Amino acid sequence: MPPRAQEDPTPAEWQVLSLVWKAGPLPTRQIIATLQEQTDWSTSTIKTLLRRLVDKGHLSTRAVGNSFVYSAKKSPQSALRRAGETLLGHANEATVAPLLAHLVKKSGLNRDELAELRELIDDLSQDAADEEGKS
Amino acid sequence: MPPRAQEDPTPAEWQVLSLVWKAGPLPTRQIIATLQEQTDWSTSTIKTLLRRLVDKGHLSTRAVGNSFVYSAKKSPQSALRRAGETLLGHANEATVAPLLAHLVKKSGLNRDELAELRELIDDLSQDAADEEGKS
DNA sequence: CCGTTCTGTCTACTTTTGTCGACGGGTGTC
DNA sequence: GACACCCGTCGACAAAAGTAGACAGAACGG
Repeated sequence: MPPRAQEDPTPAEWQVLSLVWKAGPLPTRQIIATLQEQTDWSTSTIKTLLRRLVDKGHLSTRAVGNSFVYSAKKSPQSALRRAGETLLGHANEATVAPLLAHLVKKSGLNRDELAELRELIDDLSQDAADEEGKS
Repeated sequence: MPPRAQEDPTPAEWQVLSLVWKAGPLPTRQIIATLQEQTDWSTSTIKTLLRRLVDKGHLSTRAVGNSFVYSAKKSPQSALRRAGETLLGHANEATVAPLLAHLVKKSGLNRDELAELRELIDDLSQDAADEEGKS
């Protein structure tokens, strides 16, 4: 399976990545401990995933004592955006809107975040109106 | 790689699936023709993808003449939602909002759709206010 | 010092996914 | 009827992803 934009993390890798994003730079020991609470992966498996993430450039390591501390190399945003765009790419005119609605509902944004999002939408509506009025 | 919630389509499969969603029930011949305009997959490859999608329950077939007509078995919505939820799952408090904003921006919704989304957000804001006010 | 423990590296094995070519049965056409 | 075409099914094979055991050296407790 040749082309798999090798920068995209695989499902299992996402899980590791998310943890590092969420909990900041972490030593191997801790990553393993935390992940083993959520999954039933063996120690080896996690180490392999970690190694592959480093290989793919998602994580970077810093030696501390006899072990490594992993930190995200790229911003979570960029990876999430990429993945998000891929998702949008799968939708079409008829399905985009419902999809967005679903995501917003499920996202659990708080009041402030919702307000901000609404502002964004207002701006976009304005643009859309200009666009559509023009043509 | 044992457990891959076998219902989730793989990248290559998504492409086939999207086509069927977009263009409604289609005969093999057409699917192949269309996909070969977008990719450089061989006929065999596409047939295999089609077969696997049927196996996984994403598409259903109906024999028409000496060939098959494929149609989506599940609504595009459900597959998109699943994928969307997976994506949300990768984000966290700090990254969800920016992600959503990005998606809305990229989604290219038109005026009406934006208006509808805005209404949804207003509703949610109301709920959030209740929630937060209560506790 | 010496065995125990922890850590990272290697190697390896199984499923999936990505891609196809080879076949075998219909159909249509001179 | 003989031959060229479509079509679907099989079988295959390489690369990627998932999962994990084995091993070597550093660090640690006694």
